[in-house]
Amino acid sequence: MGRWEPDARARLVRAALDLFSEQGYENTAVAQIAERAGLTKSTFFRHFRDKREVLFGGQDELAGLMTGAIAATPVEAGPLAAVEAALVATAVTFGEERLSHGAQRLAVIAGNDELRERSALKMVGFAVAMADALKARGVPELDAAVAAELGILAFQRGYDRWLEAGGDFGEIARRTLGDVRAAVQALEGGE
Amino acid sequence: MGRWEPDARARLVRAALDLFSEQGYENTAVAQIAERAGLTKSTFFRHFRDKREVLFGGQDELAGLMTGAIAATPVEAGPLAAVEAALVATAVTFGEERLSHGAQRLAVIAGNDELRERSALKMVGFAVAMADALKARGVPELDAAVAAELGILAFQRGYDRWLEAGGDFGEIARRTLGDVRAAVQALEGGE
DNA sequence: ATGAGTGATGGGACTTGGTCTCATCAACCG
DNA sequence: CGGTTGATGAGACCAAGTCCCATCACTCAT
Repeated sequence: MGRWEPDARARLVRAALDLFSEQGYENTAVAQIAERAGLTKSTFFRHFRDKREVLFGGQDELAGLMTGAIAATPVEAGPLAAVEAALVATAVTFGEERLSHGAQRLAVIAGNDELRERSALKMVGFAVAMADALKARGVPELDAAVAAELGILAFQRGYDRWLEAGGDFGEIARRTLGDVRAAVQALEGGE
Repeated sequence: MGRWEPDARARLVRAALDLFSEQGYENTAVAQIAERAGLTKSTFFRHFRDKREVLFGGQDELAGLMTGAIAATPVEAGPLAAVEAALVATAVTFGEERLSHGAQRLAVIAGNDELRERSALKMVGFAVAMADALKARGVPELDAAVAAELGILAFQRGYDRWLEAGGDFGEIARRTLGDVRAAVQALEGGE
């Protein structure tokens, strides 16, 4: 496998993130990102499906961790326990370097509709993956969908908390899912 | 307000839907849609922000109906009752002509990633709108988010049911939300 | 009526995202 | 040392989306 400067992909991500922060997403051309990374437009699109995707790498890996954890949880534990295991399983990818870039990345996404759109699709993807994994364990369809949706809600809020405070993502996710479950109880109890 | 052939916007929607069904979304150029509608590319983009949006018109109106219904529900009724009112309130827009085009529209969306993306964003928009309306009534933040998310889940599933079976959308939505609530109970009860 | 104003449309130049094809060049292998 | 492989460069090409200006239909005041 021939290679000149290593980590072309990582260099593209870094260049994109910096340029987006400096000048905004829409004011940055793909050719410019490639240039800063010492590459060309052709190479950019060989590494990423489109301009948005440079900010969403590694999300397939997350989905795999989630479904793997659900499959590995004993069936007796119940759907929400499996979902909790799924969230905790993703913690291995939440290291120091992700923490430092995460806030920058989230700010860029928040400022652009195209990116919020892509983000929403990724979350739907997670929810579908978890729901499918639950159904494979015999969880009824609707129950699986509800559990997965609550899990994604906790995942997103846990991620926000983690970006602000740092620490162990697994622990934060567990606690946030607990908060969500408490909110569900409050909803049904209060009527 | 000068006008030649009336309903330019509606003609564009119809032309787009037909062409997307015939040849697929990605094989259809905006110029082609405009041509079939007796208009030009310029005019298309004057009516729709982008190519995707031609399939998602009127969704702002839906959000308005939802938030209006939530605001009009007595606070004592509780968040989920308000969400139910929000779903029922959208029923006024689910008439015969929407039923006939709905399945066609949904098939087109399902077959294309860009469109699934846009759809996901619209659903997030509904959820945020409902959650904000609930918070304005004093519902705690997380409770509002959970209630809104469950409502959107019911809305989507109810919409699918309605497309298959027809009938009164309000009634279907009410029933579907009931199913979701039962699933929530099963999740928490079964552990 | 007639002419000015208004709002919707046409038309075309232009930028950029994204695809495709072909040439190139570094490393590896026999 | 020559051939293969895999990543890259280069450039043509198409369609989405923006911009600007001309035009045409309709309205309204004089």
